[in-house]
Amino acid sequence: MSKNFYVTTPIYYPSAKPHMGHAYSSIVADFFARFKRNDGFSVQFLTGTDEHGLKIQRSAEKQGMEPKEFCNLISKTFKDLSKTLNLSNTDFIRTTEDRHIKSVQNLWSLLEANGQIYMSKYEGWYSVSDEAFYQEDEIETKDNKKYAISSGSPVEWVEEESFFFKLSEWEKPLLKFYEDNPKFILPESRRNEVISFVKGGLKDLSVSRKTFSWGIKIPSNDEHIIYVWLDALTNYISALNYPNTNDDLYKSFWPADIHIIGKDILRFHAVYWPAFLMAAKLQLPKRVYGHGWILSGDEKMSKSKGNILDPLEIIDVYGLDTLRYYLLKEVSFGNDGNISQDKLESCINSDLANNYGNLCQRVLAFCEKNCEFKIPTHNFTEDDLKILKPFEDIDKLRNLIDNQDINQYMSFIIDMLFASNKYFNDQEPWKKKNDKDRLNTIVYTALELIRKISILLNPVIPDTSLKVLNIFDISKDAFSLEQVKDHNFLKKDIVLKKLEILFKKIDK
RNA sequence: CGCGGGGUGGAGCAGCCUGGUAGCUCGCAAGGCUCAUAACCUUGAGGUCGGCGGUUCAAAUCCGUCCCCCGCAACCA
Repeated sequence: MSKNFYVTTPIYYPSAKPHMGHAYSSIVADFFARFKRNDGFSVQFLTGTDEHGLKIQRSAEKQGMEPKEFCNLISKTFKDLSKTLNLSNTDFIRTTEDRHIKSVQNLWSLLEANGQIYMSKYEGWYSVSDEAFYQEDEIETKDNKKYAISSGSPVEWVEEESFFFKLSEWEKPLLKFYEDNPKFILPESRRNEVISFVKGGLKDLSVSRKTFSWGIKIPSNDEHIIYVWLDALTNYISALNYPNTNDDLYKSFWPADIHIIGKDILRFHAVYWPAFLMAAKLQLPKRVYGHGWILSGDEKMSKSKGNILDPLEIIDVYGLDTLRYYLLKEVSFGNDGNISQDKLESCINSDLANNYGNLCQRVLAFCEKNCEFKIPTHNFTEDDLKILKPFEDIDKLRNLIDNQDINQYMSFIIDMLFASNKYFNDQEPWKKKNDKDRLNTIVYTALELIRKISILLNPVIPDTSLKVLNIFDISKDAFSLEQVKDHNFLKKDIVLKKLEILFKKIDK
């Protein structure tokens, strides 16, 4: 059985600086990558930047820079973000890299050779300021001039020579593919959306532009550059050394296990991307997960509302792990979620400080005073085995993760945290000072609980969980999900290490 | 008839697909414990599950209809 796992984030369009949405996609993808790695998988985890297109070209011009120079600059802020978020990505791709350009041109030639591309004319009402084409019914006439109804901006009739991709031919095959692979698009509500979109009919897709130059040239015609989405989507295989399909990376990791994306770019990933791949006779990714948006309070974050929460600022004030924990636990994965300082603070206080942090603290302090700060002996009773039992079924957890049920996974952990605190409370080791054997066993069990929970929390809060595992002298690559099952993992007499306060409570 | 998401105790959410005692976290009240970051544990108060109608022995859950909120409307996670 192949123990390989390939997860991707979208490649980010660096026309503006990173925001919470970027952070969210990345953190979620990182969570899956880390979980799988802890479970013994060889993991390929890709993120990067999407650097072509008119917007970039213009932003660069505004700054008086060459596009490439401009991209170097902005791409770096995204690379920095992945460090700040403690992403465990194995690669960072830029669409301006040679390996990608080569890959896209190759895919293009393949599509052309397969008769999937033809030359025609793109025509329609075009708004320069919106950078968008409008249908006849989307424009209105005022004073003999045409305007887009939605934006009110003036439109002009534009005819442009363009290459088209025969997307319409793939309508039926796509529908069949969705049918045969009911979990290709998740969550289900998004899948329904896509299916009804495709059933509504697909038109051939314009896949080249000649009005601007910042992009990848079509091998057979250097007047045209390749449509940004055909360019961008290909990154997922460029990073595996496509077009060399005999390459080890490609053979091991394609098709991808999951593309993590935001719901706004679902169509490109769930319709165009599979169509391109089918047309090129390449394998399709196994899953596309379109998550929701992170709202600020109840509103969409926007500059005009001034309610933007900058991930970097939050991390600066509250720390990274708290943000990671919040986003993974508090947001119902697949739906829109929201974040506010107030909610983040209560989450830190109740879940992280009072529940997890305090559990570690009370058990260790007790162990220090009563067991010389060493792993004590143990002799389990029914009570102990009962509290440990839920950790035996890690297949259940694997299953949750394979279905991207992050929230159930988190609630298992939280249930166990409550149960552990209750266990320590109910066993009252402080009243067992004359029964050393029992006292030791209670402490041992509590330490085991902390160890198990910390391993489960590792994909969520990697730094903090490592601090805790460290007290048992368990280091970065020295633990696995499998070890969660083992109730006798901790070896007697190992001297524990001091643990600082994990999460300070925030005064509100 | 544009598309989608949502309306569940004070707040935030789960449950709805596969009908059958309404669940979780926070907050609040009372009690317990004292190992711990005034943390932890127990109990309790608080909901006619947006309105109306239907199906059913039984509906938050299925069907119909209406009201309200929020996004999106092809290149912004």
